[in-house]
Amino acid sequence: MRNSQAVKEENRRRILQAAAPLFRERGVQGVSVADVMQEAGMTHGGFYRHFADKDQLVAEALASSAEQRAHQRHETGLGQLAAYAEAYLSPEHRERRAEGCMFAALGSEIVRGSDGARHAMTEAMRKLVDALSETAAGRSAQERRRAALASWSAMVGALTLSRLSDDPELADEILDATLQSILTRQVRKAPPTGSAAAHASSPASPNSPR
Amino acid sequence: MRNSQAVKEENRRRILQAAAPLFRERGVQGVSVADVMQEAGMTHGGFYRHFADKDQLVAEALASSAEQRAHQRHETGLGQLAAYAEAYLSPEHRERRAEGCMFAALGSEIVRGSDGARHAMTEAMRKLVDALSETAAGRSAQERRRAALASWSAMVGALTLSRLSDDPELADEILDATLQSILTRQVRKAPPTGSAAAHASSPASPNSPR
DNA sequence: TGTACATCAGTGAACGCGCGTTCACTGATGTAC
DNA sequence: TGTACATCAGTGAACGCGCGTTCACTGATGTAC
Repeated sequence: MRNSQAVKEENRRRILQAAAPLFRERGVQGVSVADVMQEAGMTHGGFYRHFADKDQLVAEALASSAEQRAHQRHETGLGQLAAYAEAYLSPEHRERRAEGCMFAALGSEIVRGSDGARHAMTEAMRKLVDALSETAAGRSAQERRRAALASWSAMVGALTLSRLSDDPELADEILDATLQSILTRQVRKAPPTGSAAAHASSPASPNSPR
Repeated sequence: MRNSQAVKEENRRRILQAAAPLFRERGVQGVSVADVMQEAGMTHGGFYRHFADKDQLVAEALASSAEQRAHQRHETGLGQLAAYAEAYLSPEHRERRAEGCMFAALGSEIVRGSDGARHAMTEAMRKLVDALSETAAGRSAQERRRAALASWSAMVGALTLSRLSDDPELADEILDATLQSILTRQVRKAPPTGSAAAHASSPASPNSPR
């Protein structure tokens, strides 16, 4: 039962689409090739017509998922650092691992992963930091870039730690403190556009913005 | 060849001591029970005289390792937030995963781990945040706690991302930007003790302190 | 204090399972004429 | 446009390996008398 080339290409895309959320939800090592193929509506045997091995799937799934996110960010205006931080450091994002940030979901696992996976993550990182740098607060491009790097690192760390905590109160504290810290810094220095700061109406308030 | 109770207890300690660095270096899933037992100088069969299963080993190894670190911090003065951040966000710490922070090394993996492992991490987190809160900058205890939470989240995120990057330049940028951001905040608000701020001689400098 | 016996810490072989990967097979697709 | 044949996408069984865990065994240790 050979399929046409168009169907094959479509199936490949389905495999990649199925893989990324599974990896984020259960980890790369927690998801088998058979799991991914089943989620894509096929059996595991055909996998190797598309990919040389699991490592290649991981690298391509991460890269393709990151590319889609970049497009979404561009369209929904979540490239704005303050708005991005608010969405990122929300309990909703914490709860929805499968649809969430791949750095928080897979960071420490991919550090020990294949070169391809690390490279895909690095390139995604680069693009995201570049995008956030444009709306970060700071007088020079270098200052904005440093603010974007520091703020984003804080987001990834806070989300990971918030998910790790089995105490819901501490988990919320982590998100709140980090969001407040980022918003405060964003507002103190004049951002290049006014729209980002508009989200942080009272950044010094001890209550977390939701 | 039964061993005495004293030897048994000593062996148990050796197993825990061997496990923690291995887990940090290669991940929990990347280390087998046999690996740990070999590192401790025994064969794998005796493992179950000490632990019910691998999950229990993981939880206990993380808890015991965290406790040791807490003692070290207390003695070396690394409970000071600024000094802690400088050591934490150094290339040396990035390179030495086995001896480094367990949150950066295992964070995203333990999120999906056993309840025991998550609980051990949570308790370690709580103690570390409490310690850092004492020397964080801020006018009130709440402000200092929020500063400690935000700064520490940033450290964990930055170290993870720095390790993830296959581009050494980007990896260094992440550490530098995050360290500068933390030190700046520490100095802007007067810290409760002068010793912590003394480390940040010129926090606004674009060069990273080493 | 000495003796007899039960206990049990550690050994190393073995079990069972899941996973990544391979392979023979099928039949639709693409192509050469 | 039609026909004959080679290709190859996907199937599902099978392979081989590593891992967590179990188990029979050994002999030193602890204990009851």
